[in-house]
Amino acid sequence: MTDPDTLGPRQLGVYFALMESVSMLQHAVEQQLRVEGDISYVQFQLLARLVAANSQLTMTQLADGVVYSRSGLTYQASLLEKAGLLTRASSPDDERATLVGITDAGSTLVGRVLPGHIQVTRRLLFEPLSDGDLKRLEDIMTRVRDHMRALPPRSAGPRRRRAGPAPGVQSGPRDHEP
Amino acid sequence: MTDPDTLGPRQLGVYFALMESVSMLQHAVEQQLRVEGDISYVQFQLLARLVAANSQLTMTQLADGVVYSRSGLTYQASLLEKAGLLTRASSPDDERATLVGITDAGSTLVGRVLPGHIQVTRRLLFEPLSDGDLKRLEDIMTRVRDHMRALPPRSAGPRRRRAGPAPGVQSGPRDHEP
DNA sequence: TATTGTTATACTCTATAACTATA
DNA sequence: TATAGTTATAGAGTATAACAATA
Repeated sequence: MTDPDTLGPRQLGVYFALMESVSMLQHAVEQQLRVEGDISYVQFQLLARLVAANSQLTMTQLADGVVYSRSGLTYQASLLEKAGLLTRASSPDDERATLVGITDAGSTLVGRVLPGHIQVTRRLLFEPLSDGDLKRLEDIMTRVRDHMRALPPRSAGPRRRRAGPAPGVQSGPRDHEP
Repeated sequence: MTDPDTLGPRQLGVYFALMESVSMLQHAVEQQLRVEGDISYVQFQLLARLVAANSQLTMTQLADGVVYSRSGLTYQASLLEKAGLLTRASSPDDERATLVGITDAGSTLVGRVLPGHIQVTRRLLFEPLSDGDLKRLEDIMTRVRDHMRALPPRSAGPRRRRAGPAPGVQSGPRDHEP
């Protein structure tokens, strides 16, 4: 029972509705942030996290859940630093660590962009939901998130490259594999 | 009442839980598709849609909901065509239109990749949900999706560029503005 | 030796604008 | 004139690997 290779029609419906809804929401939110603050959603998340923390964070702390590679964060942080929205300084406690703090300009930007951000989520996501829906959705999605956070980070073996039939779907020749 | 610039704590919780959950789910799914089929999620969606349609689709039909620019679809379609996963031919009915069809290799790839895809969503998303949760979530997210689909496509004025205080957060000089 | 973060590099993907061809 | 699609181009973003410095 419950074939692991199959989803019931209800599960399929949930999966597609969820992915499509969030895709549209992400797209709308990205646009709003770009128009009103000239930042991406990732950049907004980083700044918002610093505002919420109300203190400096290390790069590792800042990355958690927002970005999936160290270099990705360094890239974004250096852009935001260049734009004067945050500061970086090496930690006195641990000279390896970098402490990231938000600047006044950074806080101001978050404050300027947040109302529009909220309006978009309200209009797209919350408008059709009753208080009961909201309560149920909170219960469910909180549970899902905590479940996902707790999962082991999917396999440890080598990735990429696989002996499948298809020749691979990439643009160029792509034959370097260092 | 209900200040449009504010979200209640429950709404904030829903918003964050939803965005973070789907972000993790997307990441996991992208990895699985890359490892098992060497395709991206967008590419998977395009192929899956062709399988589901069980007939040829025009580029416009195929794009709907998956991709937000015409050229983006042309790009992906040309990759998939090059990889032998789909075909393109101009429509006899309307010579402007391109009919896209899936190849045997394309169908095979979807079939090969789908079980793992389902296992990932099952493990990450559905594992912690009861039948009741599932029913409620379907009801809610279907409503949200239909609501979003029905919304007018957010403003028509010119976009990008804005006279905000921040100097903008980009990498290079970026001073060409055609 | 393990951990924190940065850099170099390569590549994927997306979007805008200009263009072609058909309706 | 409007619509379907492609092409050229630019640049944003991401990930891997090699690296440096500190614990």
